[in-house]
Parts: sequence; structure tokens; C-alpha cells
Amino acid sequence: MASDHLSTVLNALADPTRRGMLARLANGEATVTELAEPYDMSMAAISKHLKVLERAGLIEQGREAQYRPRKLNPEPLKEVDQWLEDYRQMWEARFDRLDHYLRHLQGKSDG
Amino acid sequence: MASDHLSTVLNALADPTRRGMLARLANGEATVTELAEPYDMSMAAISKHLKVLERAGLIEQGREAQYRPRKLNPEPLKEVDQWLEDYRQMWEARFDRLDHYLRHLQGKSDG
DNA sequence: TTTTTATTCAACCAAATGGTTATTAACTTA
DNA sequence: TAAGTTAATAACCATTTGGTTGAATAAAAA
Repeated sequence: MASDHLSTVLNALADPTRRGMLARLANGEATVTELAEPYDMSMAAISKHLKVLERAGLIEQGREAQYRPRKLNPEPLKEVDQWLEDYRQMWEARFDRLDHYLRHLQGKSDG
Repeated sequence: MASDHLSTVLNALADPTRRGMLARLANGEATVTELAEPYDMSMAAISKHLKVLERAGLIEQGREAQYRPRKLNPEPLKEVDQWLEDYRQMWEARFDRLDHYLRHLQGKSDG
């Protein structure tokens, strides 16, 4: 995998298990065992997936007793969103025009 | 790499060479040789990168004389954007609050 | 027709990926 | 202290990735 940060983030996201883990963490912190629960996979494999997410900065690790609860850090997702920005107009062109038209109408008739 | 579509797309994007190619194609169609120009890499390697982008549906291939011009298809990027949607509020929360506050002010003092 | 240009394909290789099992470490509980 | 739980690490393996070179294909140009 390429070593630049954005590539590391996108690569981390390019796996349904890891995206599933992020989805779970969007609802709040979770332990490794909790994160592993939906998957038919060894804890070692889960641990590796978590390491990939961590290297990408997408999750952070805490420590409570024998647990290492993970929490989501959305910052790298923001970077992905910003990268998309340059292309967004390409699929939103039609909507943009409508949006501007609506703003134009509002400027005329509404306060 | 995982076989689901979104994973295929994100994986295709997780490489600076391939993102560079997309950036070039955002300015319009380009031949393989044109796309290869910035990279110190064999044509065969370029061809493989293009195949990855094509499998992800990010580019389409034309045919003109001996050239196979590629063009960008932004549709899969839209899918990435839609996946991000669920997380967007997490990094935009503060801005949202500010935005709502400004709208509130505007509703009061401005037309 | 021969040669050149543009591109792909085939075979190969080293390194990375994604899984496994077995072991180790840290902490809790009996 | 001993046993159980949680999680990471080490060693291993098969497959994939991302590059190479060399040959093949297709069209254009000479």
C-alpha cells in the first residue's frame, strides 16, 4: 500500500469488516470483544484490522482494566471528504444549478 | 481485497498514482500515454492501474484509431460520498451549531 | 509492405495482506 | 496464589498487489 496519509485512510476503509467496525464505533466506544462479535474471525485477525484503522488515525485506543476500548476519530474521514470536494461538482452539477435557482428565487420573494 | 463494490472503489482510490490519473481525467479525456507521462513506471504498470480504476467503474474506455482514451465516471465517487454521509455530522457538529446560530441571527436581523 | 506507435497480455518476482494457531501479557476474580 | 478473561504478539501460510521484461496486437505512417 502507498505510504501517503490519504492512501492509508482510503485503504483502511476499503474493507467491509473495518467499515463495520467504524459503524459500530459511531454509536460509541466498544471493546475489542464487542467489535469482534459480528465476525466469524479469530481475535488475532480482529486485532490486525483494528491496527489498520489505528494507523489510519480512524480510531483511538483507551485503557480500562483489562479492556482496551476503542473510539472513533472522524478527522481522517473529513480528509476523504475534502479530497472528494474537487469531484463533487461533477455529479452534483444539475443539483447545483437547481440550488442556485432556488436561492435566486428566495432572494427575490423571501426574506 | 474485499469483493463488495464500495471496497473495490475505495481500494482503487487508495493509491496516489491512481488518484493522480483521476485528477488528470477531471480535466477531460486522456490517452494511456498521456496518463502515464507523469510517472516513472512501465506502460504495463500503468495499464494495470487503469484496470483497477476500470473495475471500480471510475473510468471508461473509448477507442479512437490506435488510442484508447479514458474518461472519468464520477458515479462511484458519489457512492463514497454517500457512505461518508453517516459520519459527516460527526466532524461538522460544531460547524452545524455555528451555522444554525448564524441562520438564527439572519432570521432575526437580515432579509 | 515494412516500420513505428499505442496498448495490452503473459510470465515472473518481491513484498504486502488477511487469515490461522500458539504463546504471552495484563488485569480480575475466586 | 491460581484460574479465567481480554487483548496483543509471533510465526506461519496462501493469495494478492504492484512492479518488471518481453512478446503480441492493432492501427497509422512511410
